[in-house]
Amino acid sequence: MFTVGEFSTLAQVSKRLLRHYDEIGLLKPAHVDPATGYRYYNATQMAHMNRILVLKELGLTLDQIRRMLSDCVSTDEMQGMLLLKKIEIEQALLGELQRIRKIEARLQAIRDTESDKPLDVVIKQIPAQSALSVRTVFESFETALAMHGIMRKALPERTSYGLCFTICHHEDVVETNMHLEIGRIVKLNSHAPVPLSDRLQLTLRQLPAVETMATTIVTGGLEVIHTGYGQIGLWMQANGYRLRGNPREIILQAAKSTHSHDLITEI
Amino acid sequence: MFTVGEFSTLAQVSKRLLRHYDEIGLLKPAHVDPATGYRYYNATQMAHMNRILVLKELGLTLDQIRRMLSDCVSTDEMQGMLLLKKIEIEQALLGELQRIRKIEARLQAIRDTESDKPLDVVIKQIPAQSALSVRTVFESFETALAMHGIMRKALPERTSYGLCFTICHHEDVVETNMHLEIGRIVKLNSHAPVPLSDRLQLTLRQLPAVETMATTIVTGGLEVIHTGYGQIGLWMQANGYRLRGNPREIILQAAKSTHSHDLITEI
DNA sequence: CTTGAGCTTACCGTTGCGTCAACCTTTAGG
DNA sequence: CCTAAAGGTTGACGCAACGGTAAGCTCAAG
Repeated sequence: MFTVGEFSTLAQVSKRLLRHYDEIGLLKPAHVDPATGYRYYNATQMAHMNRILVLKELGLTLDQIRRMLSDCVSTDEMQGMLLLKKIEIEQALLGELQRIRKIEARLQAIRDTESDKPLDVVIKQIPAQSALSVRTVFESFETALAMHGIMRKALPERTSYGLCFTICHHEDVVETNMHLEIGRIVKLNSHAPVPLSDRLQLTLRQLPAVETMATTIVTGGLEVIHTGYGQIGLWMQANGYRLRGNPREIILQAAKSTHSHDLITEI
Repeated sequence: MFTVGEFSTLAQVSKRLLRHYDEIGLLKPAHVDPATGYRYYNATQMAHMNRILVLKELGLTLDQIRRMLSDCVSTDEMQGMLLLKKIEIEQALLGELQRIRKIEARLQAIRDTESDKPLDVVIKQIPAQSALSVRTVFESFETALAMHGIMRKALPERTSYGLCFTICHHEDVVETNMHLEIGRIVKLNSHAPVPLSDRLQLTLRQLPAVETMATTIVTGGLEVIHTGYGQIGLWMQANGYRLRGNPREIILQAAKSTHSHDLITEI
């Protein structure tokens, strides 16, 4: 019989760990003096301890180890658990590889954009949303921006009206004749059309959900929005994504003076 | 300005996370109503949040992220931290690879030793120890075992006398003419020689420390000890270790009837 | 008998939030 | 105007696997 100290030096583990394993029922001492509470271990516990240490090294949690040891699991179950664990570790491994690639991409981005901080691209899931929107062709960015102002005035200030957005429906990058959809997210499920001019009116429609949307935030006027697109393009290239669906711009903070606004660009 | 709920849906994070980041000072809301305690975020915080999310994906801890954002760290420092992180992840990755190999080895071991449970081999560091020992040549395992009994009788029962051990000094695997050292670990630094017979006596010596020792536990009589050696051999082969130094056997539980005892075998 | 080493219980800290619980505020609708 | 529902707030506990520390009890040697 060994005391905790002896056992811990023999097994090369801390006494604290032995007490912990006793507490959680993973390795209970062979005998506990009821008067003093002293723990005493015997030689067979040493073998038990070794098994625990080995399984721990394999990456199993203490809970899994306890189940493997307490229930007399068959070798088949044992193999199943180990195979499962192996797959789990392989997944984690792939994740680490991803992270390394991302770090390298970020380092490269820092080197590229020396003074400027790199834009942060994050992927999100966008649920389906209701929106009041109008879809037409614009001559320039400025007219599109003006349409935002018109729309904002046409709708009263209500909490049920959310953020304003722009969706690009044109295929190529163009500077004129842009096929855009401009609108505002609403929380309601029904809404009468809102006239904006003699030709145009906002109508309710469902924005489809997007399972994977790369987003970044651009701060500044119209002239810097394209840098956001550029960043997202680079990011997609670096991380192996492809374009699928229409880019969206959501205006988080409206322009104070027909200039300088922050927006999220989503693709 | 957005409330926590709005901000959380926009950023695709939980409200709890926002509160947490506020608590730890990682992302404080732009404004907190002093009367109600309500938090309000603005659009620039959204950019801040995105940066946090990106750095989190890179594997940085929240503490590291806070330091990166609060202190206006230079791009050089930033790069340094990222490089450090990358190395760290690479280390972890190697560890995972090791684990996968170990799991595979274990699976193989299970398949090999169908009914029997595989022996658990763990690596330990052994510190230098004092020991009373005698070194000589034995004809058989039985005579060596008898020597253990003689030694045990020659020494009084004291707590300063520790476990009994055997060190194999012969080079090859032999069944006779074994060059063994038999002794007992002691906690003292000085001890007079103890005569065992007219020819032999126990003398104090230092057992050198071993930085890497593969150990396993064998339960049973003399006839199964060699299986332990076999297991350790297989294990070394599977995990890429090489023999360096003399094998040691430490008797954790003495034989009750000149048979059936548990021992740790160390190499 | 004393003294020091060794043992005990018990509680806090770590990391990054998820999950209640109890209790206020705001907003929309009747 | 009132009320209910939705949304906000501050705690507090829990998770995994122990490390570290403090106050107090036991044991073995001199």
